[in-house]
Amino acid sequence: MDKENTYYGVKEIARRANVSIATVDRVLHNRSGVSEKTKRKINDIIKELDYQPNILASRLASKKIISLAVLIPRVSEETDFWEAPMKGITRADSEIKKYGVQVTTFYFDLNDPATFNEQASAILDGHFKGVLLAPSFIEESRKFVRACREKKVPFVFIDSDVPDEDNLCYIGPHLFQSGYVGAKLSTYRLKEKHKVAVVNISKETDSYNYLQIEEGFRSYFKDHNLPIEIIRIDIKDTDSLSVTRDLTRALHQHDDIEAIFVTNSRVFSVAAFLEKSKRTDISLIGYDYLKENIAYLNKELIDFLICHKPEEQGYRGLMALYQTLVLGAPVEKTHFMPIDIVTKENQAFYQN
Amino acid sequence: MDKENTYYGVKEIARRANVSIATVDRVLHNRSGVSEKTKRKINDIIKELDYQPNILASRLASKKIISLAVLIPRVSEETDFWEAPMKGITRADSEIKKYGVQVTTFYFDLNDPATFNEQASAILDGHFKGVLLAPSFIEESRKFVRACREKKVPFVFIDSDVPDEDNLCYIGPHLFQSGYVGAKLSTYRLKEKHKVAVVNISKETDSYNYLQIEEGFRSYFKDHNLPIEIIRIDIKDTDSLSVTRDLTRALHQHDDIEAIFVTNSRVFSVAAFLEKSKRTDISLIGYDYLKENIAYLNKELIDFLICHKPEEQGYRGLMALYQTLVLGAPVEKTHFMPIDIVTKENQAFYQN
DNA sequence: TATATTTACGGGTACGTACCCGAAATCAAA
DNA sequence: TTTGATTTCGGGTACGTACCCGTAAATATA
Repeated sequence: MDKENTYYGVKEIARRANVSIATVDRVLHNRSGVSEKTKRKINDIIKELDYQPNILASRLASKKIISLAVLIPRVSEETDFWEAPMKGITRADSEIKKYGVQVTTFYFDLNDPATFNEQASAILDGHFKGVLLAPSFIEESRKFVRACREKKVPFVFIDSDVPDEDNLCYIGPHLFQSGYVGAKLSTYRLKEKHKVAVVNISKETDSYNYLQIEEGFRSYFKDHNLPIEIIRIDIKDTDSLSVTRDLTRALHQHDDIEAIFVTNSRVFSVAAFLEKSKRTDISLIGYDYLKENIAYLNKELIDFLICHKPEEQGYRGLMALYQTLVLGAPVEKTHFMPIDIVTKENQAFYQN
Repeated sequence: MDKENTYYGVKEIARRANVSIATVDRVLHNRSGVSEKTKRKINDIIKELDYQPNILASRLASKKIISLAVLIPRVSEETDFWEAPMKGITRADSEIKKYGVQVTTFYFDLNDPATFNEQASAILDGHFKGVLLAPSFIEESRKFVRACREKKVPFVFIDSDVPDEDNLCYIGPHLFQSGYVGAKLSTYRLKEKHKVAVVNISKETDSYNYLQIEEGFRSYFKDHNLPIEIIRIDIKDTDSLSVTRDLTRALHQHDDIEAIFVTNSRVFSVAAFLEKSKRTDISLIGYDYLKENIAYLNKELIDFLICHKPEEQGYRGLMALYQTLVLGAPVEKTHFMPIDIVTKENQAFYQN
């Protein structure tokens, strides 16, 4: 019932090389103060024994902290969506800080890519060992993570993915499938007119994020041979005035729209518009368990909300970094979150 | 750059309770030798401080080994599929044995549920801390894992899932989707006759496993409105004579079958039959990167093989147990493996 | 050659927990 | 009261690695 003793550690290496443990340690961390000759001898023994350090002991003895950076949008008046991932991040932080992990969070403004760049370069300056980020701005994120890669700093994406970057992992929704689900829900109250709108309220109109969702959305109708016209509405300014203006125009142009699918959490602003303009006949589907959204869900202005467990995204994102950097354990490259459907009826029980 | 000291460990508990570390330790592991009074005092402080043990230090100091059991099919002459998961299991074992994990593997005969039961009860007798199993026989597995749950022994499924059991996680294919992919590949050479066969060569004809795959298979044709007749062929005996007999009869009855989809790795026996009976006109799709299957793939008797990274299943299955039991880190409940498509052209480069 | 400086290395302690061993305190039996 | 058994507890070491500090040896400078 006891551990076997076939494991060779620094002690055995030191014994074989006729040196002290301290010298072996110097070689292992290539610190100075070892002659070339003994260094070579020790390295040979390390290779011969295929020495694998005991990470548990290593972390325990180390006084160094592993500092991680988090780069996510600031909670703004417009949306408090990022409160949830932040909660998960905080929970993970409190769990792993006793193992020498320190988390610093940097916030950017979703309406201003420049703030993303500022914070990103701040992260690059403060030498962090790992980065968790929401790649809300694709090109800016690409630039940033390439710099990370050059510094050999692993990075994790949450909320949305950036394809073909060498990220440690992605934790978030399968965007295409999420759009697909959104489409199915959009047909829920469809009668005869057969027009649905897909609304993108965002500064970044052609983000990979959005394109994936829209593609999934359209695929549903194609796969099911539904002869439905899909109206795409882009709203570049996120304030409620712009939303009202653009939606008024669009609904004027297409007065027979039966359902609106909003591709992100700003569905509440569409709901507000529908409420004011008394268009409760239009079915509304959108994203995320925000207070405003839930309010409109309860008022039956929103029919369905799709949620991707944002708290868990934050939690698992940090834990993924912890697992590689501290525990040395492998991590799945992709963690797709559930695509949860929240309605007026089940919302009270939802675990965000 | 140094660890902060806000962490309260056993030392602090001991100090506050005016006892020694050893006594605190006794309470933590509810060993005997502590009076009720001090036990209560210590427990109060533990609760007050919300003490979380340092798992790294705990594992390092502990002389106890954590023994895990693995229950998978024996590599038989019929199929060497389980060599791959075994390789992954061995790899994981060699990585984690230095942290006090010991793995014992139990093998059962895929043709004999009784051997499963024997091995299962052997596992229940030898008190293991975690179990990794391939639930090839559903009902037998159900019985087994319920016994595990009662003993509070976590268990992990690989290769196929058993729904609604309280498993730590499942690591394997999305069976429905895998059948769906199989269906798509079955249409690859389809001409006009529009008949495909789905062949299940297994003792366990109605396994959850198989039903899921078949459901996915059928869904593809339904989703794409393909007016294709699907012939279901059950072959209960896995020897080549039975396969030949049953297939001969089936092909006689349906002489216009254009494609055959075999729902498991025994596709080579169908390939052998097609070769003998010179029916190279029939498209053949099946599972798993076995030597025999690859040979028939190269002979162009098999068109496609679908693979689910069996080696990784074994590896990740064990690592999942390691992560919960040793590292105390959370584990995703479901790890869907890739549904890889292997052809004659790409097989040489496939990473099983 | 004497002294200062640098290089190379070993001793030893710490990390937080587990657990062995011995000893004091309490209790039971005589 | 004495002896023995039992309960209750503390000291101290070990796990494998990191790293501080001191020192002998090698080298440089006078």
